[in-house]
Amino acid sequence: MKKKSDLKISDVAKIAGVSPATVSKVLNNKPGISLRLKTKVLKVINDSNYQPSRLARGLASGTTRTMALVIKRNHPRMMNDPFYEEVLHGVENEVSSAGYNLIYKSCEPDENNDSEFDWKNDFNNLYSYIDGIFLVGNDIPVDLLEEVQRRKIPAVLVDNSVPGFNCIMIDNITGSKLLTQRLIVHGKKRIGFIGGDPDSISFLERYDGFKLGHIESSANFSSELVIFNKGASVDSGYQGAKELIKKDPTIDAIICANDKMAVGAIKALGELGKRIPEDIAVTGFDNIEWSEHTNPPITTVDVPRYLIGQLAGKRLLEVVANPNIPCYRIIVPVSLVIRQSCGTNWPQAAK
Amino acid sequence: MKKKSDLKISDVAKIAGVSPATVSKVLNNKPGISLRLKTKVLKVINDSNYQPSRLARGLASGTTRTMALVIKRNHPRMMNDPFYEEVLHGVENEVSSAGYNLIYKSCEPDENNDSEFDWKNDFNNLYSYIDGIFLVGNDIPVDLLEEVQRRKIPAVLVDNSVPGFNCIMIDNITGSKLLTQRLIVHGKKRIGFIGGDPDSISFLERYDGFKLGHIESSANFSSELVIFNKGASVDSGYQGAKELIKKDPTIDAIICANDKMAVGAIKALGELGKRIPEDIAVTGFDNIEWSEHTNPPITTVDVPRYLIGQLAGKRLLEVVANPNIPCYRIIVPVSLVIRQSCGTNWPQAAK
DNA sequence: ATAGACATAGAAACCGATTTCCAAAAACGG
DNA sequence: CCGTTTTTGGAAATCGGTTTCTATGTCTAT
Repeated sequence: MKKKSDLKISDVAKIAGVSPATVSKVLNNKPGISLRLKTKVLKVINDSNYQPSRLARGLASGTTRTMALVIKRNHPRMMNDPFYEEVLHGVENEVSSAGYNLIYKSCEPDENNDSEFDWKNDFNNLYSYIDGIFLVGNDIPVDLLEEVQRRKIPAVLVDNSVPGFNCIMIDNITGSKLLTQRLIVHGKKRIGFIGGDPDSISFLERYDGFKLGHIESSANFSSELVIFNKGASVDSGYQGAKELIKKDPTIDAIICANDKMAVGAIKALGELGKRIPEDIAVTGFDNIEWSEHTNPPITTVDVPRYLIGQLAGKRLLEVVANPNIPCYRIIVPVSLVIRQSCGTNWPQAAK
Repeated sequence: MKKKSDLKISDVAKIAGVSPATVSKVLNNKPGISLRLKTKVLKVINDSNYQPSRLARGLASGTTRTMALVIKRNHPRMMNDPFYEEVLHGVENEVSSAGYNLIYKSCEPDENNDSEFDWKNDFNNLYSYIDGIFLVGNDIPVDLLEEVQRRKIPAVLVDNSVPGFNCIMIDNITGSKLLTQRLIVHGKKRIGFIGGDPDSISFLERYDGFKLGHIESSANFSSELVIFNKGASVDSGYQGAKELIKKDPTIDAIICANDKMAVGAIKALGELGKRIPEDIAVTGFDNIEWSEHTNPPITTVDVPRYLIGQLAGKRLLEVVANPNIPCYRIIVPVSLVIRQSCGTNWPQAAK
């Protein structure tokens, strides 16, 4: 079952009339080779289109030039939110241009009992294979985090925040705060909040921003108008909005923790005969493509997903190159996207 | 820079009191080991939590237990269509449970001249690393295809169809044909078609289905009502619909080659004062989540994306295990999803 | 009891690189 | 011109497995 590689280092050495050791040193820019030999060897390498075997290289040097990106998936159908897809793309681009390969891996502890063992086994397989790991999302299993830390695998968490790890986070708080303040400044008195899944760090931070927005605008904030329900889907928003209106028909704005829930909320409010934004303002978060095409288009917060991936990539490369640098969190700024769902006629807020 | 692996095969051998060769044979289920020794060695392996190094294994055996999945990306922001994300997930699940790792790789020849060399170099790096490759989408560069074939790397094309390769394709023709016939049966006389990007094999097949639907229903089909424009976005549909109405105001249905264009078409028609479906029926293709929440919800064709990924995974595993089996195309069936945008009151078509 | 067939375990070569370390050559200084 | 230091190139060990091939030990048949 041997795969015959076109050319190996000893062949190149023979052609160039030098030893394999010399070729290796040239390949890796190691000192101690005269310019004369170096150019000679380089010429042979170029002419022969030689590619060193990553496997052999990894085995000998202890570094694989490969990273892994892990996402937890709960169901066969992925979340339609393209968030992680763009992050993935950003990460891949970044590590790829540094000469690394990226292994994509999903961990999804099924409901059956024995499967947990399965994915752990899977990961044991992985560890000997990678130089670093991206852990994406805030639902990465704790035991995976511990394992990574125990094995001292360079790691970067994306869209998650855990002490002791390098993290890339969105500035959820500021985004949500700005949104809230903007609504308050423009006269909204009773603002509801639909938060989605309370297990999500991002959603909780968006809730924090909601509270801060009230406080900094010296508005009183009542936690009665806050709903956290399972999921973060269109339906969560739909149900949430109906519930809020039932609780308090005088509500004049709803902040949703993501755009999909805003879509659902708009649908529900439409059915209840409310006009948006005249009767009720609605906002979202994430700026997915969809939010631009609803009726009315949704005011939301843009999240630079691709950039997040790039930053995560850069960061992990740094950590791999220097495993002992202290870790920190990177908070990526977001920006408001004002559309009609919160009232068009308002002046654009200063940035 | 050595990574000290917790345990190596020689350690296991020493503990078990056998030779490394024996341990290797046990690991790989090779014949010629007595049951007594086998169980003894297995016990040591389990107790010690030993994991063989993939690198060393790959180097010695010539098989890496790693596959690559390649997608071409044209811009930093990915297509929001979650199509490929779900396919990716299906593929990963399938190969992962067979013990393979999956490398995710995007190839995007930038506009600058030297970059083409860059990605080719990237791929040279890859070839020595993988047992097989998935090529996803119909815009994979021809020279990449040729390179893969020349090197005899086991490959499966997804959502693409090229002679000489194993392919997984959606049954675009049937889906589009059923949609067309349904419209005709229910009295639509002048049906327009918005086709998106004519470089896409999928879109061309959907157009073929559109033509076949007319022919098999003995309706006359006029190519004047067919528009192919660059892109396949909401805006393509928007522009396309306006153009079609301008060409022929009596048009009574528009078939869009995907859901996003249908969203755009609905928007345009709304602006023109047309009622959907009373004045004009609109249909899409793909059944993205969005299509369920438009007003009216879009009649479309469901594409089993996750399944496609799984099938691709299975197929490549087969090919890797037996490189000389003849190649063929797999056509994955699709199903109509009838919603209001084509008229609710119609009876559901037989499947 | 013994020759021949067969099953089993391990020694050693190998996969394709990197890295250490030593010897030869070149450069240098007086 | 010779001894000393510095450069330079390569031989050999190594990374952690797999695989071949041989030397045993075991089993059967006569």
